[in-house]
Amino acid sequence: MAQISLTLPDGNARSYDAGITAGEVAADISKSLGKKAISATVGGAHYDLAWPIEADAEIAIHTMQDEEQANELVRHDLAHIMARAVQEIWPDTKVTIGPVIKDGWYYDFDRAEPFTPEDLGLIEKKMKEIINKRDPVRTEVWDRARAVKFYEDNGEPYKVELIDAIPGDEPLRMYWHGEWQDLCRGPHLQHTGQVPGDAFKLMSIAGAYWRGDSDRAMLQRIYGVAFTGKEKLRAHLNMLEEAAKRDHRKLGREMDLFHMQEEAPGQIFWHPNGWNVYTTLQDYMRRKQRADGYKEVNTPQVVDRKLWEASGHWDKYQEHMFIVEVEEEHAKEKAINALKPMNCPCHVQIFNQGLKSYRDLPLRLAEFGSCSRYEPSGALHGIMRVRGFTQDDGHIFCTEDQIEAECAKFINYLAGVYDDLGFTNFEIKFATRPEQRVGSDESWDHVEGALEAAIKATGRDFTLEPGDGAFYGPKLDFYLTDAIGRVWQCGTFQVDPNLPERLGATYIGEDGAKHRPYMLHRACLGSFERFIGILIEEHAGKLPFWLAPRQVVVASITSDADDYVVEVVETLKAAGVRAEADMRNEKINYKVREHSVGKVPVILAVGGREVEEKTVSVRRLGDKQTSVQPLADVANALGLEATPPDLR
RNA sequence: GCUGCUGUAGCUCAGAGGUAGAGCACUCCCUUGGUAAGGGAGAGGUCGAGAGUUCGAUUCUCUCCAGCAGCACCA
Repeated sequence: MAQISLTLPDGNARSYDAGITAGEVAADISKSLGKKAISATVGGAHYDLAWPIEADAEIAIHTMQDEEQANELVRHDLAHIMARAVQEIWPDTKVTIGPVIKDGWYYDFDRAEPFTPEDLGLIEKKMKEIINKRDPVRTEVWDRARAVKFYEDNGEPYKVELIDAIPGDEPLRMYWHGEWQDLCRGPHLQHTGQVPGDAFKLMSIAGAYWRGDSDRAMLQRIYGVAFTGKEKLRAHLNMLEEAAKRDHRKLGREMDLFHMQEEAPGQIFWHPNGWNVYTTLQDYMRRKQRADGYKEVNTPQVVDRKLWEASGHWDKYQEHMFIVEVEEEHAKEKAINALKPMNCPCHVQIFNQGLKSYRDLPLRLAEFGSCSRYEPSGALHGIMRVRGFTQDDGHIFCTEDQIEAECAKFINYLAGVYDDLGFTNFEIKFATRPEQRVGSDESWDHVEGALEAAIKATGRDFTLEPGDGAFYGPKLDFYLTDAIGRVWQCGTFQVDPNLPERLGATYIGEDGAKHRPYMLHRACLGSFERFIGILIEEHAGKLPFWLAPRQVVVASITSDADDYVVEVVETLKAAGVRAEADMRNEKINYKVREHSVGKVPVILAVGGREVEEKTVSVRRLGDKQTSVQPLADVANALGLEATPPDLR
């Protein structure tokens, strides 16, 4: 029997017969480790304790204390236990796949009857029974033909299809939790009783397409969350509750920012408070982009289909466009227009007016461009995914050699804006050439190289998304996260040689000949709507003072202070602060509560003492403490705070 | 768009085959109260829209619309 050498984390090497399992190694190290072991990392791979080890490797034995591995195993075993429970309760259910995801797992089932919320309780109960049985987990490696036969005989067509989709011809790993069987890569725990029975919860039922393909069957997906202990589960559920309080739809109502109604799905009625945030942000962006070398433009909303045909959008996105037909009495044919779904073709029209010289490049055009897209009904989400929105759009016309510098310039611009708005963490994804594309490999090499060099020059991390670029060029996407961890694309930077080509954009080069410019599509916030949604959730409604729609409420404690309240409000307004008076016949407690719920950052209470001393009692949102300060000082300080960061 | 769920007062929700209720918000009165809800009275609803079953529908059935969760989509 061949010998292999296994190196432990402490550097010690041990010699074993090839084919020994990690479970046996753990038991050999110590009896207690043998009992506590749940899995191992062998040569960098996560190993089941029952798998044989055939070659020299570094090995680390894991116990429930190793959060990462323990969570993976617990969640993965729960996926199997849940599938078993479902099939025990409803034997006609077909199983498909059940992977581990962030905080838990899901499993997709095919069953004629829909699962109900009450069913979740039944399934949970059955799962706990299975856990209490401490059924052994067993694994074997089968050849394909045997596995296919097995699933055909058991009436599990999805499993047969999965096997067909696994490339190559290697044998397959089979797992049993008790008598219940599943095709699975593993690893798993050793028996069902190792799963903490009080640290998981089934969360929701939803539809999901088989293999993520909308042309195929709709399955029923059950989501669960699981942790290694019940305290961690509780903390997670708590976090979700807190996150729900930050939902921009809820805060939008509480702060009286906007509303939506069914006559205009996916479009926003901005209330005075919300529009104040919007315009304050827009004014800020206008100054920022002007300072960064952009020229602001504005283009039409309703544009003849001819332009969309020329740009290629009519062909590809017609069903996502709002079509406007105009029938004029004397017209030979009725005009068919579309509300613009994007601004780029219009910007090319501006570029195309008059001859452009290489001396004009890079030409940076910016527009707060209102766009309308007929998004699928199921995609709509508060103000984050809407049908009517305004991009902080911009297009840079430049030469190939200017791309890298423009990209670096844009990333710095974006980082500065995000920083001012309270986001220091954002994710950059670099999407490169897809299979279906236009342009030469040489040109792709050059452009991708330019983007990569530009990001690297900023020293920021990025993740590579190979094949995710647009058909015409690579792109960078910038992502922010909402209250419950959903990730939203905000900024973008895309290199496009295609649209200038289609719409005939040219410039006169140094050589006197016409050349084709590159077009860089870029947006920093993405859309004001989505960005404000994220801003609300990120700050839990406590917007930075300069952005807060209602900055200060001056509240009287007794009506004797009313005149002074007016004086304080006027003083603050003169200092550039959005201040309002609250002289209602209500107790100060009541006023403080109401304006706190409304997320007003500063409440100034004034009563007899303040009138006497020309002071105000300052209370900041979220603080329990108040402090009495001279009015002049407070007006000064708040005036500064009310100034947008780029003007301080 | 797909699967499932939901739709009752401005908001949060209760209710039942015999034409509707609470709390908060709103209006008025009393109260002048020192930092997250003082007291009283009043007003407010085509029970998402349409059709069907029924003596009678807001309640049951169907269709549509919108919202929520997830999937698919996101130029």
